[in-house]
Amino acid sequence: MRFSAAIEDYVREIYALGRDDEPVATTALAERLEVAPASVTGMLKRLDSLGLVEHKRYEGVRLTPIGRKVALEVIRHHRLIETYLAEAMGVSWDQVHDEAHRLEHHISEALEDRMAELLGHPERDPHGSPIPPKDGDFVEPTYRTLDTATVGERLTIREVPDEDAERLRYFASVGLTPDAELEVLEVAPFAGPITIRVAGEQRAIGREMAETITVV
Amino acid sequence: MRFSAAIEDYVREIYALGRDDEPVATTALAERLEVAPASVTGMLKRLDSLGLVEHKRYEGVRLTPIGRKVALEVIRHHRLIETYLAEAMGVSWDQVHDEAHRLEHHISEALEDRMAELLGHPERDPHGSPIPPKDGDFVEPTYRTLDTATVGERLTIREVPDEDAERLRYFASVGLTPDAELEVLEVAPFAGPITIRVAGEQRAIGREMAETITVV
DNA sequence: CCATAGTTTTAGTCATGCCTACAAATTCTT
DNA sequence: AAGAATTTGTAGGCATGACTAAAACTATGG
Repeated sequence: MRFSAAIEDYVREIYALGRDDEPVATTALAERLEVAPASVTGMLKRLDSLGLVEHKRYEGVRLTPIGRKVALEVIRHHRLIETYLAEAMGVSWDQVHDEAHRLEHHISEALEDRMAELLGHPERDPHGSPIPPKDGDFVEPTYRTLDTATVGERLTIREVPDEDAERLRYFASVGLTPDAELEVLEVAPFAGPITIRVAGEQRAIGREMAETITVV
Repeated sequence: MRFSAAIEDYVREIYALGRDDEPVATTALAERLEVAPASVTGMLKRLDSLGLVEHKRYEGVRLTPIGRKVALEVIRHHRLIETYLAEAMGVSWDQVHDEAHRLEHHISEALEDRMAELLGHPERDPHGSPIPPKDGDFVEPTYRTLDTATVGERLTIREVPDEDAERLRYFASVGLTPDAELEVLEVAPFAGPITIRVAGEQRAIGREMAETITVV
């Protein structure tokens, strides 16, 4: 079944926000999608009638198994396209997100398969996020985030967030890329910065930014 | 300036149908776009107010210079994507049209440039059609069609139509591809078939099909 | 238990892009 | 030149997906 780009975006965000198995709030969705809350309510009604979500008035929304499947397909499209753009076309990693976001809704299954084949069926995208397999069963692993680190730990970066191009250019410039290894030198109190050594250099990372980086 | 997919499709078809510098009829557009004539009238009003076309009631429609520029951009997108899919990704030539048609409206200028670069700035797409250059000036050459051939001529195929996948598979199977050379063996009267030798084999081509193949 | 803050839904509007039904204009035929 | 046939336009509708304004609900503190 094919859905509109808007529907696919809603379902993807509901999936992303509902990872903790809690129902997703209308306002949270509205913020992430940058639309008015009233618009979200309207769309949730449609999604419900399409069988993609279960929406209980004033309580929030949850994906149905079908909605979950659609979400994973969209995410697979997105991450495969990002990977293809970066690996096969040499597009820099701070630009692939926007491009993938536009193309993901309009690529055929056949072309997606071809891309996966050409890439050797990659398991992670340029930002370290896992690419869901074509058949349904997939549990997105959840990792610690860098802000939970304690002094002396040696960690490996798993994922960095892919949405913000400027932030990605910064990450690249200081060597904060997936699989990079780092050592925690100092953790300032009161939600202060975390000082790490990465690629031989010492860097101070703000707490908020550290929360967006997952490590293992 | 970015326009909607629908607008880009209209402008492209107006360009294609208006190649002879005649104004384009509403009904002709409706047929090509597979929408109702009344829908075309409505859209032509919008295109006119956007400055893309000049629409005179009951007389037809013509692209403005801006409309022409938009049309050429869309065609460039389409043909570059087709070429990329075929050359770089190994997608068979009967499938590239549909895929390109969906993607052409959602690709960024930057990615288009990257594709052109990776392909070495190709001049023709897999079906032999010229790819308009990035800057405006471009006069699409018009060639003879195969149905004008006379017995004994030796011709080279320029372009085959890209829309119909089944027809393309047939063309490929008998060696009717761009730059293929052929010899005209017989031209049956009363709009009958044309018999040619191509790739060492003798083939009879219906007149209607011959009209869609350009040669030089 | 009630006032209030914050969240969510309802109601009404708008633009896009398509449709059908029918009316008007133009062109073709005789 | 009149009537027929074709083309084109107008009017009114519908689905999608967004908006604002205002009402309704939930949660919380006093």
